[in-house]
Amino acid sequence: MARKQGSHSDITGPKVREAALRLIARCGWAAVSMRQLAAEVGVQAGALYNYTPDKQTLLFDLMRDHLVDVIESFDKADPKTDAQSRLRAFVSFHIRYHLPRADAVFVAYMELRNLEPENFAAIEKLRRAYEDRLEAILRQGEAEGAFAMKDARVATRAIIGMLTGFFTWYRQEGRLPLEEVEAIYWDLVCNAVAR
Amino acid sequence: MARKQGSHSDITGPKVREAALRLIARCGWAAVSMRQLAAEVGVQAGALYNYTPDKQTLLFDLMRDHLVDVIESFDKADPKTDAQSRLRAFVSFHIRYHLPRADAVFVAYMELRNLEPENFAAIEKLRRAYEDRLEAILRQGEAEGAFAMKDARVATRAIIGMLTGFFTWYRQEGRLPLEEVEAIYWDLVCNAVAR
DNA sequence: CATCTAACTGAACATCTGTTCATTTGAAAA
DNA sequence: TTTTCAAATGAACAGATGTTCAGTTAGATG
Repeated sequence: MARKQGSHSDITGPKVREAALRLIARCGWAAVSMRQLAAEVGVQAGALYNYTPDKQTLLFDLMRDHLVDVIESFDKADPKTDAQSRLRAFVSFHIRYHLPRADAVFVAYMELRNLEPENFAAIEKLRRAYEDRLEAILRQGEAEGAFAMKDARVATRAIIGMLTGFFTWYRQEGRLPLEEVEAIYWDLVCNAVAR
Repeated sequence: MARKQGSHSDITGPKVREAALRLIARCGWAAVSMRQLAAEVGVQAGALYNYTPDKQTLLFDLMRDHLVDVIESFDKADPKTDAQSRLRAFVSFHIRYHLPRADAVFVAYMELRNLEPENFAAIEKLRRAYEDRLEAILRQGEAEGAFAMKDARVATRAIIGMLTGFFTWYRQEGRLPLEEVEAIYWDLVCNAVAR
């Protein structure tokens, strides 16, 4: 039997990506076999090759699509006013955008070493582009006299690390509601760089 | 041929652990085969089973030994005086202790999902024990009136995340010497929690 | 209705996987 | 020198791996 009812490319394609994100985030790319992934989708392994040329490209596409989305979404969320407001927006965006995409965040951070060199370079470029947004905000803040720090580039990395670590421990059903955790992180970030 | 010249358990054992840390950090535990590891050590795959009962236990032992070392070493480095001095010592220790052990840090951080449940629980307990050291310092600082933050537990995680992110980008040959980067991080941490 | 073709199956491919174990080796102890 | 045995080898196991492809199916098209 082939092509079950309602099973088209438009349905199976997204299913493949979702299942891949879920499984790779949980088990790691190397530990997930194409047969496992196929079973999760509900097809045979061979059918996956209608949706990706190979396993490596599947990983790369997942990471690239995620990062491109992150950057585009932030550029829309960026108020582009004073540095303080922009930094506040960045912290809020980073937490709120990534939270419902925890699998993609996990994959994009943890699977870098499984990318072939040219794919790695492309992903690093995108990651750097996102970091550069934050760095630009910090530098604007320095210019405005609102922020003071020893080194904007290192501060950028420190803040990104701090915000990203968030996803390794936050659980919806935990002690604190999201609004509160967001406020706590904003407090820490703001104090760290404020003049 | 067996037992090459100068090849004893005391030599091969450490070699296995070093090679395992190096390979797992670079490629991921799931992606490293016992034959690859054996080749790196310079023995056949079967010989590895003189040093570990199985691949899973090898991973667990590497992570546990690392974390036990971290905790013991910090307890020695902790001045146990005022919170400000202790926090300064924590930041310095975290950066300086982990830097020459980048492979172990990477493995202990990235391979959690490849641990079987009971092993995972044991490692999480150790990680938590380390984080608790920092939390205790922050709470002492609050009690002394030296620090002020909205939530000590969240601040603990934020600071750990910030400091650990350091190892994902710092390179010995980079723009800034270690002393300077350490000072920058201290500045950020200190401002984030200072009253 | 018959036809077309995107989407899928299932078998096959060579190679790799973790682990076991009877066997061999050679440095140190007697 | 002979004995001993820790520390290796290398073959074998059953099953998994990514990927290919000729063949099958069923929904859309004419």
